[in-house]
Amino acid sequence: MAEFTDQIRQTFDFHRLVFRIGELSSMTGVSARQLRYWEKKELIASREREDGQQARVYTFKTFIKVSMMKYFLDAGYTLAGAAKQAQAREENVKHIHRFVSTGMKGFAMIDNQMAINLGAFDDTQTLMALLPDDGPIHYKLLPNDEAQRLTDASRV
DNA sequence: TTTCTTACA
DNA sequence: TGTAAGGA
Repeated sequence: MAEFTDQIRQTFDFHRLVFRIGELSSMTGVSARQLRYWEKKELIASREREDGQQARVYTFKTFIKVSMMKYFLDAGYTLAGAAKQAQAREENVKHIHRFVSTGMKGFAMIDNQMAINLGAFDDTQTLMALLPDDGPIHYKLLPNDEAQRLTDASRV
């Protein structure tokens, strides 16, 4: 169980994932020149030197933003316009993430099936979503203490 | 090899 | 924005 949870956590742990300018460039189709220019314009806050080197490092978050800006740029927006649009979407992503992370209390294995703890159903019961390898998702109510015991306390 | 800054096209 | 120069 802990193994599975670790896998999930790693999958969602983008914080440690960083890119160099050449990598980000080929990933997004935005030239290194543009990336440096955008940075100077403060459209992307991606100057993060972790080590003593003077090479830029970009976070996954920046990758997302650059990708969005590229999208809007291709759609005909000006650079400033694209940045604004990307910023707006980024806010949405924050809200969605908050919603999801609030709703998901953790993972569990029930009857040998992957399950997600969706939180309190009422004062005594917790709602669990059971996800079989194949077939439809179904739900199950467990006493709070049992749900608590089965759930690996990890957050995404 | 890759990235950095500066400067010119 | 692309590209060249000259270092790191």
